[in-house]
Amino acid sequence: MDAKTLCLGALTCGEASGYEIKKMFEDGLFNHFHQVSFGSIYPSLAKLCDEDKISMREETQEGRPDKKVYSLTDKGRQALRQAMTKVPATDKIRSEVMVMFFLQDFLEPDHLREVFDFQLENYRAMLKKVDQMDGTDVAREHLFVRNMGRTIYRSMVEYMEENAHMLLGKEAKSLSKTGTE
Amino acid sequence: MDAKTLCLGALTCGEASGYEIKKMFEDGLFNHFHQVSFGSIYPSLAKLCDEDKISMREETQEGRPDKKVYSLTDKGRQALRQAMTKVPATDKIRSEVMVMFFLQDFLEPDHLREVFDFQLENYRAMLKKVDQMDGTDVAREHLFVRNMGRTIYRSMVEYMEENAHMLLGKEAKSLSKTGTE
DNA sequence: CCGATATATATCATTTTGATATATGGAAGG
DNA sequence: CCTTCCATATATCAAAATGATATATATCGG
Repeated sequence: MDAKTLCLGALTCGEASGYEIKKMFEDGLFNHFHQVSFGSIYPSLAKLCDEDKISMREETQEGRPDKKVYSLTDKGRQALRQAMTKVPATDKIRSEVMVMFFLQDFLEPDHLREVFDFQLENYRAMLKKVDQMDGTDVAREHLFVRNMGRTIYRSMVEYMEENAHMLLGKEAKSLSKTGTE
Repeated sequence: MDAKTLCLGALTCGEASGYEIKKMFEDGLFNHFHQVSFGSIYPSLAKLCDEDKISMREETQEGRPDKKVYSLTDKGRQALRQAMTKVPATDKIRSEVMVMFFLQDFLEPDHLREVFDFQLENYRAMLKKVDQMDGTDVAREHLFVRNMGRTIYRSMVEYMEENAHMLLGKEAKSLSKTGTE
């Protein structure tokens, strides 16, 4: 799925700037199911504008830089519908932390624990974030994905809490559990 | 984490060819926690050889093409240890299927069901694969990662089976459930 | 007043992907 | 028997994406 399609997809939620689209992928509605970088977003938006798949409006703001607000056109909606007819690629995960766990014997014990805590804290934060955008502000059609994210994060937190001892030794469990509340 | 580090990491499990390293990331020990393509692997192996971090031995085979078998050197093990001191990047997921579920209103209902079945079947296959490489052939230091993978796949299959109706309508649940056994 | 952080856009070298080429042998199928 | 497909195996490369950096403004804390 190319960056252009992802931008079109993000704009189905309403008009947005490039910066706001990035935020959607970071901690907004897409919530970590896909990534795009600024280096992809800005050129994509320019190209989509050329192709009349989105329209642009410049918004002058006080106290912060002006922004370019983009919105889907009918042609863009049609292009998105077309892109959605494809067979999706299989999921791709890139987890450096998992690679490090896999190669645990090549890490200093202290660093392994740091990495473990970093990851667990990360999952807890994500879970919290998903839980917070509750009820009313999540559209009906996004609930399935939202809850799926919640399920992943919850089972990861549970797994890591229950199996910390496998990586860090027996006394580690109680330590990592203290961070729960 | 660059392709060179990933190749070094793969070779900690024993000598392997570029082709075999690819397979490790596809359905072997790394089991979908990270990806690398041939386009990254072969140049990486060449560079690592230049740097004396791995050594190469050509193996002539009958009935199939010759292969170049690589193994870690002490210098390579040291380089890997060095790479492991870094702070890992946060996990990155790229799921086209999740994007499609998110944009469900832009898919034909039949195609949405196809994509759903494709994904559920995928997760079931992965779960089966992880379950099959059981006990003896998984090293102690890889169990944590193996079981974490199992946990993810299991909760994803469960979630999708239980919530199929959210995406596909009420009568869909029984249909997707028939594929379980 | 200085540094850090957030908003906002843009560019670009480096890396990665995904496709393709090449080659061999076995299995399936017509 | 012949063709097509698949698995093994290496290699290359155009196109795409990333990650870093530059630029600019405003706020907040120390």
